[in-house]
Amino acid sequence: MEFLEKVKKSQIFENISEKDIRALNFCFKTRVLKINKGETILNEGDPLESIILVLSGHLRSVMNDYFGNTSIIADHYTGFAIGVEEAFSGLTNFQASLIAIEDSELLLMNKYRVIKPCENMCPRHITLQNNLVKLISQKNINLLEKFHHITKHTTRDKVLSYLQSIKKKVGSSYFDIPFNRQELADYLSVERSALSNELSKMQNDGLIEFNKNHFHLK
Amino acid sequence: MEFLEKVKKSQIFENISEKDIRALNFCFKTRVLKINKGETILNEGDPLESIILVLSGHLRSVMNDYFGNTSIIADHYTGFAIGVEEAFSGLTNFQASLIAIEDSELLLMNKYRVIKPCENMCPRHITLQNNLVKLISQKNINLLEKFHHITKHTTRDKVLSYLQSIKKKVGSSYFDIPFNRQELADYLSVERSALSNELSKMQNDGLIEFNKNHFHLK
DNA sequence: TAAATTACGTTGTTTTTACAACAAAACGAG
DNA sequence: CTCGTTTTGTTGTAAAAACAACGTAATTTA
Repeated sequence: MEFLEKVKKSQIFENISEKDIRALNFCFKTRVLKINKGETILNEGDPLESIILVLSGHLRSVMNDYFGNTSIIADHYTGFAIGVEEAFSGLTNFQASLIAIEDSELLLMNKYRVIKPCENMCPRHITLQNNLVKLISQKNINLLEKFHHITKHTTRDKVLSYLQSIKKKVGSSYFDIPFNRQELADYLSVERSALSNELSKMQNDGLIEFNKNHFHLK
Repeated sequence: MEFLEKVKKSQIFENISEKDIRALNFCFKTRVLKINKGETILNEGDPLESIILVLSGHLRSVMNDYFGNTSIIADHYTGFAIGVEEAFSGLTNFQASLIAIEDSELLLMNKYRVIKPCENMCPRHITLQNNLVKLISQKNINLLEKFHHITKHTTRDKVLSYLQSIKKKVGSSYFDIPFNRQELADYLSVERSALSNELSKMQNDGLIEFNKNHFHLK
């Protein structure tokens, strides 16, 4: 189990001993999957029998409309879990498309084993359950934060809302954002050139300064 | 405890005996709060020490921007719980404003008692934890569904995406929607008159028929 | 029932966005 | 370094949305 170290560091196995993790891994029938950058792991509406733990790399949930517009829903980095909400709410199909932004290693767990723990509620299962609640809660908060941005009616307001949230998170007026232009446009559900245009106007108006992914919000 | 019947029917106390509910209610230091239609229970950013269970009535989470535009995030009906994600993710402030759409009765529970159950993990706490995971998961799925609608780039696409989801849920081309025009506009993050206008165009184009809240999606 | 209020559709104007097309800059692979 | 590819900014035009204003219908309340 070379991946055990990675599993130990993940949020959902926090406070669970190595011995118990081994036991749970057996119980959950886990298996490791390696995927390459650019690959699609799931398409919108695909059935999902597993809960996916990101051992390394970078995945992304996106939604596409029939004109090819992409919307970035969330990014999943090392230690994050995917498909937990679907598993617990009884939804059999994944709501978005799941793609690999970087080469990644995934740990797949049988979702039925995770949501229906063994009869004798052992402490490790309880701890896991606890970790899962926290994880889903966090995901929920992240989604809510995104609502703050994309419910705004103009591109400028969306951008300002987004940049202000990063500024607050980082604690400085100077920061890098984790998206390139196209990705930021997809995250805020606007058109790329319109976004570039608006960013330039905002710079002319003295609201911001930027260079590539580095921003200064005044 | 006249409200016990209502508590018993709520999702988060599912599969918990009346006796255990009484015990939990004591443990959680619950109290009942009655509020009138139109009242604001929480403003965006307010600290929230409680988990709120809707015993009766109808609440709504909204976000407002500085120009007074309102965005409807989610509706909370009888049996639903509010503030669970914030409690479990350690967020001390509520992300949205919480308003009463109808006269409502709320059960307030001390959030620390809920998230940090007594040392000896009694079965009722475990069941509650289980119910909470399901609840948050469901909320999460609901938010994701809303993303399908509001990430679309035009009002028409937003409306179609929304109506199709209702149609699918109801299982019929004829259905009522739970919003008036202003509310639908706020839910989809568009302007009311622009929405009315687009609905008329869609009717002229033969895509839909509607009368007040009753729609026929062809 | 009358009066007031709210909800809805409509229209015209202004602002904003999407879309397409292109040029410059940055980046990467050979 | 060079060539090809990707990213970004820019511009013009067409489409769409926001906004304001108003008339009418529906609903509420006195």
